[in-house]
Amino acid sequence: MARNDKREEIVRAARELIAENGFHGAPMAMIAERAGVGAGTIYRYFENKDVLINELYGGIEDRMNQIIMDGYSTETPFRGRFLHIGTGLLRYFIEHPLDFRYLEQFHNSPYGVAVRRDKLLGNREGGCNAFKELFEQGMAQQVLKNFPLVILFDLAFGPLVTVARDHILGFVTLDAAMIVRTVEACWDGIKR
Amino acid sequence: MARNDKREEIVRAARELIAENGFHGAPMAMIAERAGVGAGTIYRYFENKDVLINELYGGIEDRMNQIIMDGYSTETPFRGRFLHIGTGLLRYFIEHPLDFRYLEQFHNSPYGVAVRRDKLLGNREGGCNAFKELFEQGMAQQVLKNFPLVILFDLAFGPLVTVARDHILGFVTLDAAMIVRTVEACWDGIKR
DNA sequence: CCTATCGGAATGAACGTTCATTCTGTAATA
DNA sequence: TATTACAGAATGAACGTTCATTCCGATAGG
Repeated sequence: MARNDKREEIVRAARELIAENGFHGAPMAMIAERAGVGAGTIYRYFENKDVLINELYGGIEDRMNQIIMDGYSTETPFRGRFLHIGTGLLRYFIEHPLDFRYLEQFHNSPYGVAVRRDKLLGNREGGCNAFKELFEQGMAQQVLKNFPLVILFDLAFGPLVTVARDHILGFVTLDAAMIVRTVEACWDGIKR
Repeated sequence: MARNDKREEIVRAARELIAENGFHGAPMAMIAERAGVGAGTIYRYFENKDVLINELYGGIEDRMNQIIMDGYSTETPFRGRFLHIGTGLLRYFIEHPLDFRYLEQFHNSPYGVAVRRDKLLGNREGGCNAFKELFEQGMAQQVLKNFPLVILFDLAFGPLVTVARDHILGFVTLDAAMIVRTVEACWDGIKR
């Protein structure tokens, strides 16, 4: 196996296992086994488990942002822009349940809280600058309800995350139409 | 210390530690220490850690439902009823951050998913029968958007949970007025 | 009223297991 | 041959749980 293949296999195995079983259900030995490498080999590519976990997160975030932002134009009216981002996000979650599960694990852990804090304080480049811009402009132009930015985020994306989770857990099944209707409902929540 | 005091101390310590550090940051030895009892003593009151965790959850849920449902009347119009429940929930979260953190830990774990599944399948009495009734009636009377019940729940309460988390993490500060406005926005999301 | 006996509550050291990480000998590569 | 990469055994820390022992209040006997 080539050097890069090995690294990739480790990443893949770790992502799968953590998404399926959580951080504590994914011991390094198990990751190594699924990746088809020795336990010690992982440490040739990642300093320790924390580094591996954080790097995984970054990779998922990057890919997600790229897909969501594809075709996004600041020329579109607010509602259309919001629907673009919202449906893109929800679709991504549903089409990549492993990534979604991983992100949930990550956000509900000290790792994730730290990242979020950094983002809010501006110490870290957020992939969601587009949202921020959208919301700030929307409020300024009285299209959106006047709320602290954080609350607007929560109103808009809180339901999407929850809905995605329920879909992935099998509590409900979302088709393309239902995705759109759900995001439209979120828009109703934030629009003036 | 009387027998009941000891049990109560164990419950208190476990709730605090799990809320603060998660299930894996709250070893039995640490719980025992904070409760001021021996490690083995816990096992005189709870068969094992799982039982302790589930019993804690039940207690929190019961107290929460009691507070939220206080003053609730099925005579009130839909919007008023929703605001009652929504603001009650959000207030409870904010006033009992430890409980909120505990519930989050719980729901993002196999324990919580199992409970949720039971509730949806009707195998378990949900304290949220009031919500269910409210939403079903609301849809039947065309006051609410027509969605699968689960999605309606998510649209309504997803943002509340997210907002509460951000408040507790210090990312935003909600006063009484903001709580009401936030729940009103959730209503806008689900109303026709 | 004092002391001996008793039973369950409480204890914390010890156990077996699991984990992240390190170490070591071997194989591949140059 | 010298160097690097590797696998997997070894390591030690941390965990949930157990269990032989201690503690303590109640009761009985003198």
